[in-house]
Amino acid sequence: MASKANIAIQSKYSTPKELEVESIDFFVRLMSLLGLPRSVGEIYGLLYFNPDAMCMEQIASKLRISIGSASQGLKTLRSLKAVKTSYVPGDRRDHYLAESEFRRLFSTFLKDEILPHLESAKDRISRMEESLPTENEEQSEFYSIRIEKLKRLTKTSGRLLPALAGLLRL
Amino acid sequence: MASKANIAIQSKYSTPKELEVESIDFFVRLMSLLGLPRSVGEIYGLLYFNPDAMCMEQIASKLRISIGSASQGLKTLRSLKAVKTSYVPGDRRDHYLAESEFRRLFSTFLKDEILPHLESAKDRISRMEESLPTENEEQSEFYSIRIEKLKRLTKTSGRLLPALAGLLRL
DNA sequence: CATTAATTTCAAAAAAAAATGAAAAGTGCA
DNA sequence: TGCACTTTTCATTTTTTTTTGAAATTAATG
Repeated sequence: MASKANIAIQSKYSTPKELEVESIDFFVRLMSLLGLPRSVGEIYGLLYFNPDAMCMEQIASKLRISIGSASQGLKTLRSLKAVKTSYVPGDRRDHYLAESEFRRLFSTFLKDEILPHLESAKDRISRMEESLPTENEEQSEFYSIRIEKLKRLTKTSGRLLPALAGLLRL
Repeated sequence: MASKANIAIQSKYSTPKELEVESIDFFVRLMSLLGLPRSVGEIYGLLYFNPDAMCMEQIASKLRISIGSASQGLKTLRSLKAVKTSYVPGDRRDHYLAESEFRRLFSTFLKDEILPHLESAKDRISRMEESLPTENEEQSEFYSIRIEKLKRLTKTSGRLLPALAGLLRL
C-alpha cells in the first residue's frame, strides 16, 4: 500500500498546463480527421507531452473521462502502435508513453483502415466488369471507360498511399 | 406540362441494375472514408454510371431519400466540384452529371477540408512554443523535441498532400 | 489459494451526425 | 406582375457513434 501509485515516485516534472491543453486540442483534431473518437485524441495528446509513463487511472482522472473510455481509447492506440507500455518497478499497473514517431501511427492506420477498403474495391470492380452490358456499342464503351477510371483510381491509391507512409520519416 | 420530366425524352439507355448497385456501394464506402455522409456517396454513385444528366427529383426518388437529403448532398458534391450541371432544353430544373475526374474531387477536398486544419495547426504550434518552460535544461529539451516533431509533421503534410493531389491524374 | 487490485466488456445513456419533410425562398415563364 | 414549379432551409426525428459505469474477467501478491 505504501507503493500506491498516486504517490508519484519518479515524476520528472510536469507538463505546463498551457502546453498540455494545446497538445490535446491538436490531437483531438488530428484524430478526428482520421475518424477516431475524441477520447482517443485526448489520451494521445495528454501522453505526447508527458515525460513519464502514465497509468490508465491517471489518464482517466486527468482527462475526466470514464475508465471505460480510457480502456477503449488505449486499446485503439495500442492497435495503432501509437503508444508503448513501460514497466514501472513495484507497480503492477500498465504504464503508457506516447510513441512519438508518427510514421508508425500513420502506416498502421493505412494498413488497417485504408488498404482493406482498396482490396474490397478491387472485388467490386471485378463484379462490375461482369455485369457490363454487351449489346450496344456506344453504351458499353461508356461503361468501360468509367470502370477503367475506377481501376486507375484504386491502382494509383494502392501504390501512392504506402509510398506516402514511407515518406513520412518524421 | 407536356415536358414533365419523368417522360424521359432523350434517355440514351439505362444503367444495368447490377452496375448501379455496385457503384453506389463503392462510392458510399469511398465517401465515408473521407468522412462524408452516406447520402453523398449514394448520389455520386448513382450519377457515376449514368450517361444522362438527372434532376434532383429523379435522384431522390431513385435512391429513396428525401429531397432535403438530395439537396444537401448535391450541395456538398457541387462544393467538391464532383458534379456538373447540364442544361436540358425545355426543362427548367437543374440536371446533374458526375464529374468523373477524381483528381478534381480530391484536390478540392484537400483544399477545403485538410489544408485549413494544417493552417490552424501552425498557429497552435506557435502557441506551444510560447508556453515552453525555460527553467530546467533537460525539461525544455524534451518539450522542444516534441514540438519539433509536430512542426515536421505539419510541414511534411503541407508539402506532401498537394503533391499527392497533383499525382492523381486519373 | 484467496484476496485484492487492475483491466476489459458491454448494456444502457448521452451526445453527435444525418435524414426528413414542411415551410420559406427563389426562379422563370406567361 | 403573378403563378406554378423548383430548390433550399431548418426544426424535428431518426440513426449512429461515443461514453459511461457497473459487473465480469484477468492477474499479481501474500
